[in-house]
Amino acid sequence: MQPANKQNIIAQDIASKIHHEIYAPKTFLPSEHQLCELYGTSRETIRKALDQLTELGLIQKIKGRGSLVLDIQRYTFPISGITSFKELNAALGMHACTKVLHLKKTVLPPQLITEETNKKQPAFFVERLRLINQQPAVLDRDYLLSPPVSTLPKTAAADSIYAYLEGKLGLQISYATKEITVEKADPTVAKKLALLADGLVVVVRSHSYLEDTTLFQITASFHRPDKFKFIDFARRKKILLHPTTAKKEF
Amino acid sequence: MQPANKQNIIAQDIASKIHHEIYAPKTFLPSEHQLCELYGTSRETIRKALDQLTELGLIQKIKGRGSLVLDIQRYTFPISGITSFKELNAALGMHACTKVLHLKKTVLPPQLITEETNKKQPAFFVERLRLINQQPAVLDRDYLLSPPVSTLPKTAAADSIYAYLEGKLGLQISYATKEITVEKADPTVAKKLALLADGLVVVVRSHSYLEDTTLFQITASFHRPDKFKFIDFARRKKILLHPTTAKKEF
DNA sequence: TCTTACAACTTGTCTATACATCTGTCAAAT
DNA sequence: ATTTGACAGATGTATAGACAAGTTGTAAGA
Repeated sequence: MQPANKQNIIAQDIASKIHHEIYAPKTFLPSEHQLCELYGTSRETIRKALDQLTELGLIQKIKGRGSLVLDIQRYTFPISGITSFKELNAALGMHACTKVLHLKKTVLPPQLITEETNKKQPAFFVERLRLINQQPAVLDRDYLLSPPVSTLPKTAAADSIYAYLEGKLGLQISYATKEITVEKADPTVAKKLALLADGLVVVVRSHSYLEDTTLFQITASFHRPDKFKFIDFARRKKILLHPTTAKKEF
Repeated sequence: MQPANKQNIIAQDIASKIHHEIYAPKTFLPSEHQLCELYGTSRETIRKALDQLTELGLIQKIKGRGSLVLDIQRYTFPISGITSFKELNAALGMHACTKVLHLKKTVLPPQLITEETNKKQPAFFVERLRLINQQPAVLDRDYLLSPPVSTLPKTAAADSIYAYLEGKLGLQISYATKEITVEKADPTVAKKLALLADGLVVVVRSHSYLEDTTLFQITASFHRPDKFKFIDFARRKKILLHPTTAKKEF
């Protein structure tokens, strides 16, 4: 799935050791020089591996001292900048299941047509209901653009669409934009999520792209407010994008 | 504020040129070799600058072709992994103001005491109401831990606390964890935000840390649901943190 | 005409080295 | 007892070079 170069292998290995508390929170990793000898690589390669862990929030580098293992795994672990169910984190191993309500080949509806899609863009439409402890928690409505998504069997939709796209179709998923809002639930959505009429629902809209910047997925995810939780780890960015703008904190 | 090393200057410069469409969306940046000559640096330095832009979502690197300028600035620009007002983006230059409701030195309330704080942790408590077009939009309740925050004048609270901490006190803000949920509004919150009784409110709780991993701020931010919007750009992470866990998409 | 092979260019990865800067320690000087 | 300074060890930054691997256009070949 991911290129098996040295820096990734090292990052994966250290991440795993942090996860298993071989490197415990609030302790320092071996120094970069020691890691060089440990893995038999140059210092830059070690540093690129550590950069990945820093970005993920697993460690914090402190100049002159070392790389400190952070104690925020409970926050950052199951996710990585994604929306998830409230219980999905705590409830690893809980009874969660996915019910595929619809799956058909169609074209993108007019309101989703933009300059980055064709006029009559073919797509697979998938509607899925996520249940946790038999309770409806999330309703996903996905359009998977075709091309690049050539086929989409129902079994893949019930399991993990991403695993299918990456594993079977060999697509390389790269990045996504997400937008979270709270809106009044549409009656069809309210019914499927067992919400009160006129109830509020959390909506996560996202566009997902491949490595060659091809748009391949447009999703709206409707979450029951009481089941919704979004966890994020953010580093303060150095680049000022709007120097003239009143800076928002973080 | 940020170290003025070559890679940051170059990243800042290219980001600025992208912003002003000197490098337009859907076009390629000059090649790394050309950028080397342009800035008179080595290729690794250029690459580290480009890595920053990649992480921010300004460009996408494509092997064998070049660095493509992405067309998602409208999404990613005013933010960078932060929560913001719904209008704050569109409403740059709109009439937004901050009213400081409270500012006092106190100790951290019991429910916020954790193993990473002292038992009787002194802190500044600040309560601020953010108004947009004279409408209450967000209520912020901040505890700024003292130490490391030695002083906090009211003028700083009305302006930007972060600018004060970084500029005047010389603190180096590094990272934060955030958690977004939707909850029933407490009566005191509902009143200040002019919500319906028993209405829902979006709550963003965050812990913010300095570069030496000192916790310095605990915040709860209450957003009117109809004014709330969170925008995010996320890259697919390579590191598998829970290999045994059902992978969540992204 | 079509296909293949290659050259030129791109980014990706890794190495080795050098020097700057910060932290902590410890010994010497005050 | 306190301060100062030297030093070792840590991360931060920059450089130069080498080779791998992907993309594109072109020229040679069938």
